[in-house]
Amino acid sequence: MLRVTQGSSSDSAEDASGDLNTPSRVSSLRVERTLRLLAGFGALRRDQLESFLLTDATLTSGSRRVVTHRTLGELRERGLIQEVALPGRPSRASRGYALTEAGHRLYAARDAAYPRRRIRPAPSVVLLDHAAALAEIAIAFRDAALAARDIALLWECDWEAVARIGSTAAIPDAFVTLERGGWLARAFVEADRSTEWYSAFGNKVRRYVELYRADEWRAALATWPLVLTVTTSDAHARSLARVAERVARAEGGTRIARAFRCTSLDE
DNA sequence: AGCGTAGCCGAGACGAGCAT
DNA sequence: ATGCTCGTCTCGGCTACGCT
Repeated sequence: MLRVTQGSSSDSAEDASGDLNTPSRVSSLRVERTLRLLAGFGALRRDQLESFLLTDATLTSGSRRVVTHRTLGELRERGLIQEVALPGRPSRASRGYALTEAGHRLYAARDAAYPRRRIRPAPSVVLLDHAAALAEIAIAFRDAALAARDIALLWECDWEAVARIGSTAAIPDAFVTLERGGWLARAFVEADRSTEWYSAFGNKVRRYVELYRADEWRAALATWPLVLTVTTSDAHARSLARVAERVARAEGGTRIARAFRCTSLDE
């Protein structure tokens, strides 16, 4: 989904092919990447998409905007994406983009692991808000890895994470792998918009404990990853941390309780 | 409430670079 | 020479915001 390799700032190259290889006035690679990003995150704002697509491009801000817009226009012309209104701020900046049903189907045709439940005409408001938040977290990880220069980052979306751990006991929003000089860190990532009841968050913690106990993850992961919940404020992060600690300790013991970490994007 | 200003967005025009 | 792709510049429309 998103990759930063050590010593470089470019994302992994992906071959453009199939239906997206028809002649167009924009790079088919960017069209392909946009389709994949929208499939992975569910929806993105234009500025987020621009950040993903043009990580290392030495373009002026105006050119980046135009290039991104052309890519979106290309996909819109083909009926693969739709404009959606992101909840919260009633302004032009709150516009987002998501796949249409045709876009979902095209992507599903080239990624066998893509969940069929994702194929729907329009995303829900809750999904859109959550998608934008998750993209912010991914961009923060990406920027931190680029700034460090010696950190390799691999960001996998939810269905990629499920495929990796071989269980649906808990479905993380994303799975992130960080590598620096032989040191490896992995984490399940959960995006929290401070709209979730603590009881619902507690249930989520229980599902992770259940996943931990089921042992299926051991085939793919030598050690249990962190479970990192990223929320909107430090105060809410502290509250969630208390809930996670209490629930995980009660249901799974001290060892698993230590794996739960909560933070905010401000940190 | 009405007005002016700043900033953002989408779109079109244009030119540079490249392949044929 | 021609056509194509891509980056830059610019303009009109729109919204947010501050001031009166």
